[in-house]
Amino acid sequence: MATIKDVARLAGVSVASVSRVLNNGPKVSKKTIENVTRVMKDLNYSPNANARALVTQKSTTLGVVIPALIDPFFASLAHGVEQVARQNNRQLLLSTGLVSAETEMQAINLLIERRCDVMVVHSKKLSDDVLIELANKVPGLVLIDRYIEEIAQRCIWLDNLEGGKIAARHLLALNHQSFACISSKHQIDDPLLRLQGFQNELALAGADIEENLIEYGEPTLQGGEIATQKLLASGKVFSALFVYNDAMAIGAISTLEDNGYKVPSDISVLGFDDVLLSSYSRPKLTTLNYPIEEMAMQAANIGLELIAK
Amino acid sequence: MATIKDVARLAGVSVASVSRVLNNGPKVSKKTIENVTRVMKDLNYSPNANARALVTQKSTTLGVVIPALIDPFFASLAHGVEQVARQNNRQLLLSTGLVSAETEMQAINLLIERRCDVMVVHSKKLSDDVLIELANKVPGLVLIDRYIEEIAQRCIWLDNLEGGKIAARHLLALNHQSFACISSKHQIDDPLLRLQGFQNELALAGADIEENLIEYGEPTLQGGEIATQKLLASGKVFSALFVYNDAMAIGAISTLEDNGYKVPSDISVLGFDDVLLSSYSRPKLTTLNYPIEEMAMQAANIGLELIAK
DNA sequence: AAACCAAGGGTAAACGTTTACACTTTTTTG
DNA sequence: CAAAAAAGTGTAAACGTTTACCCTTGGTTT
Repeated sequence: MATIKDVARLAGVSVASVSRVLNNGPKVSKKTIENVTRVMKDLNYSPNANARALVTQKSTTLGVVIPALIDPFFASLAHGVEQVARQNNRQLLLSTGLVSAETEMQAINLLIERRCDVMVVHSKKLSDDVLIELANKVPGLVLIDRYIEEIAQRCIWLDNLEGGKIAARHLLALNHQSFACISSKHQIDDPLLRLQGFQNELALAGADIEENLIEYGEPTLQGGEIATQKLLASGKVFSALFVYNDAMAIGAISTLEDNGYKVPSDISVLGFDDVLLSSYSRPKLTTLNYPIEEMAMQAANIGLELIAK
Repeated sequence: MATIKDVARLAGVSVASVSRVLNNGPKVSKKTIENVTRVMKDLNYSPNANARALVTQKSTTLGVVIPALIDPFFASLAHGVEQVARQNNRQLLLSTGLVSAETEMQAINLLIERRCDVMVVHSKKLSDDVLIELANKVPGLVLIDRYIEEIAQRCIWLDNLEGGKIAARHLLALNHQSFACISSKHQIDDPLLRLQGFQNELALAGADIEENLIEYGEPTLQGGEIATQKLLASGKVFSALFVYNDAMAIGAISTLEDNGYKVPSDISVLGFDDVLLSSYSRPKLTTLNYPIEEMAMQAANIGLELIAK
C-alpha cells in the first residue's frame, strides 16, 4: 500500500507538503495541492490512521462496551453512541463484555490499548471501586445504566425507583384496586428498584400487593409466561399487572389470553422498556419508555466534553 | 500514559526485553519476566495498539459495514461478525453506511485507513464495478447479502428465488388454493426474486395469483397494514398470504384480525426473516428463517481465510 | 536601494512499538 | 578444560505520519 513517501517522491515534493495537503494545512500553493492530489489518486493513496494516531496522540474513535449486540436494548445503546461518533467524525469501536467482571474488564482494556479516549461503558459486574479507578485513568469514560455517587456526573442512569412509581400512578389513575407484579430473578438493582417504587407509590394510595401476587422469573418471553401461570395458579384476583420488561409482558399477555382473560379490558398489563417489541405486539402493549438511545447519545456527548477541557 | 521506555528504565532492562515479555517472546529469563511484569503493574502500563499495528503491519480488527445498528436485522449481522472477531482475538470496528453510495464508500474507506484487513460489507448502493475494484484492493473483503458473479466466492447471499419457492411449497402443502402476496416497494432484488420464486412455484402446481392480489408497500408494520387493507378492498378472496418480511406480516395479521378474519384458520400468513419479532407476535407468526447471523459469521470466517493465505 | 515581510517549501525529530543482529555470559559437549 | 552451543540481553532501524523550525524566493514598504 502506498505511503506518504511514495506520494512525495512521485509528486516531486517533500512529505511535509503532502501532509499539508492532506490536512488542509496552511502554506501550500494551489499548484502543489493539485499536483499532490492527482498523485494521491493515481496511487490510490490512503493515509494510515494508526500512524496518525501515534504521532498526533489523538483518537478518532469512540468506544462502547456492552454485553452483546444481539439484545435490541444494547443495539439501541450502541446505535445512540454511533450517531454521536458520526457527528464528531469518529468511528465506533465496539467491545463486548458479556456478563462477567473479567470480560468486562478485558473489553475496557482493549479500548484503552487502542488509546480510545472516549467510551460509553455498560457494566453491571465490575465493582464501584474498579470503575472509579478506571474513570480516573480514562478521562472520557462515562458509565451508562449505572449510578456511582463518587463519579455521579459521569453516570447516565434511569431512575428505576421513579419508574416504578410512575407505573403505579398510571395504574391507579385507571382506578385499579388489585395489583400484581412480575419481576426479574436477576439480582441487580433495576428490578428491585422498580418493584420498590411501585410498592411505595401504591402504599401512598393506601393500596398494596398481596404476598403471592409478586412473581419472579427469567426476563424473557418464556419467563413471563411461567410467572403468569404461577400468578393465576395462586387463585387471587388482580386487575392490573406491572411487568419488569416488555419481553416478559408479551409472555404475560399471551398466557392471560390463553386463560380466557381479555387484555386490557379484564386485566391491564404494563411493560417496561419500549424497545421496539411493544409496537409489534398485539394487543398493543402499554409500556414505559426507556430512552436508552437518547441516554447513550447523552453519555457519548458528556464523554466528548470531558476530554475537550 | 506510561510507555515501554518507562517500563524499561524502571525495570533496568532494555525496551527489547520488555517487548519480549509483553509478547511472550523467546529467550527471556524468569527473573526478567517477573521483574518487568511487576513494573508494568506498578506503572499501570498498557501497550499502544496503534504503535503495534504500525510496526507489525498487522491488524487486530475486524470491520463491518452496515446501514445502521437500529435495525435488528443488521444488529444480528454485526453480532455474528463480532462473535467471529472475538474468537480470533480481534475487535469490531463498525462503520455505518446508511443508504447512499457515497456514505457506503466513506464507511469502507474509514476501515481501510485503519488498515483493517478483514471486513464484512453490506452494500446495496455501490455498483458491481466499484465493489469488484474494492475487493481487489482489500484481500479480506467479503460481501454479504449480495451476489456479484466475478467475485462469487467472496459473496454470502441468500437465494431469494429459492426462498419464494419454499414459501409456495409450504402453502401448497397446506392445500391452499387462492393466494395473495405483499411485496416491498423498494427497487432492490430481494423482493422481486422472492415474489418471482413464489409465482414460479405456484405456476408449476397449476396455481397462480390474481392480478390485484399482489400489493406493494413500505417494508414496515404500517406498510403491511396498508397493503392488507388494499388487498381486502379488492374484494377478491384468498386463504394464503405471503408477505415480504416479518414486520409487514405482523401488520397484515393485525389488519386481517381487525376485519374479522382468524389467522391462521381463515387465512394463513407466511412471513420472511424471522428476526426475533416473529416469536413475540401473537398469534405466533410462521416465517421463513433468514439466518443472517450465521451468514455473517461465515462471511467473517471467509474473510479471515482469505488473508491467511 | 536597503530593509523587511509573506508565502511556500524542506529537514529532521518524534510518536511507541517490534525485531534482526550482535554481543556477552552461561551451560553443554567432547 | 577448551570449544561449541545455548541463553539472555542490548542496539538501532523501521513502521507512516505530523509539525516545529529553518531556508529561499520574490514582493512591498520606506
